[in-house]
This record gives sequence, C-alpha cells and structure tokens, in this order.
Amino acid sequence: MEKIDTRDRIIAIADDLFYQQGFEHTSFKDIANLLNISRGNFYHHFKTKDQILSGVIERRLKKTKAMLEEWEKQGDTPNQRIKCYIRIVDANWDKIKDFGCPVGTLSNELAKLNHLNRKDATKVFTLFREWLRKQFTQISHNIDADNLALQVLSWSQGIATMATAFQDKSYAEQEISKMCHWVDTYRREK
Amino acid sequence: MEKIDTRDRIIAIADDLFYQQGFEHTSFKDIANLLNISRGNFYHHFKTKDQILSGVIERRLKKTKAMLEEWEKQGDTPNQRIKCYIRIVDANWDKIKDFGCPVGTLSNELAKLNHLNRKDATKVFTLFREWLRKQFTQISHNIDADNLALQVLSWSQGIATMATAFQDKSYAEQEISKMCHWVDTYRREK
DNA sequence: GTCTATATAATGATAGAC
DNA sequence: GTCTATCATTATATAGAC
Repeated sequence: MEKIDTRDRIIAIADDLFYQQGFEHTSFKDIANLLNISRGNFYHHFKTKDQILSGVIERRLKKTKAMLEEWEKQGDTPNQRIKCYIRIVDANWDKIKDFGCPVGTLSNELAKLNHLNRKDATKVFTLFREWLRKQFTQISHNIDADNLALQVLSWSQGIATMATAFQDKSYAEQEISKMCHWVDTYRREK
Repeated sequence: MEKIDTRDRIIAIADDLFYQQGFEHTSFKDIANLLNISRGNFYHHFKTKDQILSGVIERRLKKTKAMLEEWEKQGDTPNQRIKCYIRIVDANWDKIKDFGCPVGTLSNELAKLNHLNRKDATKVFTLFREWLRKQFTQISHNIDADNLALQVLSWSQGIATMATAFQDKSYAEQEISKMCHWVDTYRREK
C-alpha cells in the first residue's frame, strides 16, 4: 500500500477540477498536466470521461459519508450536529465564493447536460438530506423532519449561490447565524 | 422593420441554449442548426463567442428591466409586487426543474470558467436586488431593505436548486407560499 | 448579408511499443 | 502500467466567392 494508486490520483485531481472548472470544461489534458502522466495512460484506468465522473461522484459519496459520521461524533445533541452542516458554508467560504457549492453546482451542470450521471450526483444531496432528517427526528417525532432537512439544504444552497454572485461574506455569516438560531427553536422533548 | 434582424435571432436562440445546455456546451453549430443559417454567417455579426454571451446578457438585462416595469404596474402594493418575483419559480417550474434558474446557473458557470463576463452576469441579479430593495423601502424605512432583498433572492435560489435536484413541485409550492406569508409580516406604516 | 471552403487547435479515444 | 504516436471529431475562427 506504499504506492499511491494512479486511478485514485486521477479521481482526486478530477474531483478538484470538476469542482473548480466544471465537469465539461475539464479536459484529460488538464488532469494529466497536474499529475505528470500522459493522456494515453488514462485509458488504462478509465474507458471514457464519464467513467471518471462516476468515480468522482463515488468518491464524493464516500467522503460525505465519512464527514457525516465524523459529525455524529463531534456533536453531542442533534441540534449541534445539524449546526455542523450549517457551518460548512462558512468553513469553505474561500472556495464557495469562487466556485459555488460542489454539490449544487454539479447537480445543475449535469442537469443542463442531461447527463446520464445526473441522478448519481443527486445522491450526494440525498445523503445530506437523510442525515439531516435523522437529526431532526432525534429532536422530535412531532415535526416533519424530511421537510426541515430540505429547508436546511435549500437555505444553504441559496447562501452559496449568493456567495458566488456577490461574494459578501458578512451576509453569509449573518444568514448562517440566523439558521443556527432557527435550528434551536426546535428543542428535544424531555 | 418587417425583416427580423439575424443578429437578434442569433442572440434569442443563444439565450435559450445557454440556459438549457450551458454557455460552454452550446456551439455555433447548435445555434446555426436551429436558425438554418451557416456557421460562417456568425462572424459577420459577432467576432467571438464571448461577444454572443455579452449580447445574451444584454438581452437578459433588457428583458428583466421590462419585466420589473411590468410588475410595477401589476402590483398595487409593494407586498404584491414582491410576490410577483416570488412566484416566478412556480410560473417557470417546468424549465427550472430541468435547467435551474437562468440567473443563478449562469452566474455559477461563469464563476467556474473565471470568465470575463462574470460580473456582467451578476448584473441581472443586481437588477432584481435593487428592485426588491426599492419595494421593501416602500413598505417601511425602518427595515434593512437591501438585506431583505438579498434574502428573497437567496431563498428563491435555494428553492430553484432543490427543484433541479429533486424535482419536488409540492415542496417548491410550499416554500413559495411560506415566502409570500413571510413578506406580509412586513406591513406598510399608516 | 449569406454562403462555401478552409485553417487551426483542442477534444475524447485507440493502437501498439516498451 | 506507462508511454508515444495517431485517429476521428468537433470547436472557434478566417478568407473569399456570390
């Protein structure tokens, strides 16, 4: 396991570039240059560019699952855990202001391309959605947890899009603190 | 004025295609096929593809201004006028669920491309923002009208992104009605 | 103003040597 | 597993006839 697998390195670089440049705008040449490998080498690991996309989405699903598990450990209460999600816009501000949310922007790009992997990209959203739903359920069984999960996703996506358009960090911070306060209006029953 | 200008026809088709396929994914060939003109003909009207983008953004700015003026006539109160904006997600649902919001998705695409016209695309957002700010100011001078304008934009963008990802119309309708109700918590002083 | 023909560069993808 | 050709296609863009 000492040697880093080329396939994994391709996917890791493609993940970054698909996020920062968009899927379609990223060429094999871009990835090859950053990895110092030849373009022909790609086709030993992937038959098509779409397969790289599949690999990238798979990687994002794995990373997201790992992050959600980490948040389970970090937050003692469901409210705290939900706030872990809310704060990622602030934590990743520098990237979001330039490239948007990686989940939302890929979803939008693949929608326009009518791409076969569109539904797969949505799965990343679904991971967050179900995790958030689970947290809200732990707060109370008398609330529409799935609906609240969607609201958190939606709110965050709005902030991310505004961030990319206007790059106003103070507005984002304000909205994030409002969201955190809003979450705490839902309290666990004793 | 009987003859429709080819330049205008190019921009109108490009406007649609940039929205539905993305700017970069749309080729001259795509536009030419729909217009039944030759590719070479383009360069009589535009020197580069970027100039078509500029033309499209200019067109969108004009159309947006016209729409905002129309809403000024339609709504008797600032609250009603703001709701004209809020309802466009519902009115354009069929397109938004497939292609997202034309303003937000172009803003995001040009951000990733680090495109020279990125700031111009943001101007469409700014038109809505300033118009909404004006409406909120008419409701009351004791509120942060610009901040509320941003909130309306942000909220709508979140709904649009969720629409493209999950295509759940009932959720969108619910959020829209919540927004309308929220707007009416701000009332004009007598 | 519109067309055909063409230049040029880049793309995704393949074949085969090492 | 990686490389160097190379192919076929597509893209933006140009030149010049009509």
